[in-house]
Amino acid sequence: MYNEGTPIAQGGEAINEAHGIRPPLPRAYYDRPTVEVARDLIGCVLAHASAEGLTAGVIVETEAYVAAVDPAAHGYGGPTPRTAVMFGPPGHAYIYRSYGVHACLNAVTEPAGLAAAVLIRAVRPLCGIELMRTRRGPGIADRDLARGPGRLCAAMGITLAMNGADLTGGTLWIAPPHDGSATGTIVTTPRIGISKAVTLPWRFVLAGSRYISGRVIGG
DNA sequence: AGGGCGATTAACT
DNA sequence: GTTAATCGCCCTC
Repeated sequence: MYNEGTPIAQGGEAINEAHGIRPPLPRAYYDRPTVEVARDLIGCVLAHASAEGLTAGVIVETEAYVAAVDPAAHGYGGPTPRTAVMFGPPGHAYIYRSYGVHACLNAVTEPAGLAAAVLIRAVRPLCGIELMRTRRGPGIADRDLARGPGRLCAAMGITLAMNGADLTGGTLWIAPPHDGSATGTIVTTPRIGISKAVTLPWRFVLAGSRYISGRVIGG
């Protein structure tokens, strides 16, 4: 049931079904400086076991947001009901509605009391590709299924109702890279789609990946 | 390939 | 009333 579609093999990688996905990263992983976590999450595997089936993908694009020093971050200027999860303990999902339309997923970082998180902006589909296509639309190319934070949540069935979910033990989790080896070169760029702190180099992408939002970088 | 624009909701000024 | 951590569609080059 979980083996829907053929996993995409790229660069010799091929992972099959849920068996290839490892247990969640521990809470201590997220209890670190946010920029460090954002960089380290490139190559890790985001997975969601829903009632409809399993979907998973390799994280290829992230951004760091640290409210204490970052006017572009939600939570800058103090907590609000929307951003409460960002001020909570690390290792939880902060999910917000973007432009009144899309859901976007963050992994909360740093100790409770500090509002910080990593926006997961894109994954390379790995498992449940046909389920992703069912959710996104029949004509969508594999490359476009989860390329962008809103598309990613749509493809993986991640909704606002899951805001606050524990990423270290549940149906939504992030696992270490499959083979533990280096995933490739990581490129640093300014963040996308913001109007404040526009030059801060806190976006991380996998060089050469065609599964990131925007143009392919390096490779 | 790349730019312009409407959609649609809630937080915030 | 305005803005927003976006996306898909339509247009022109």
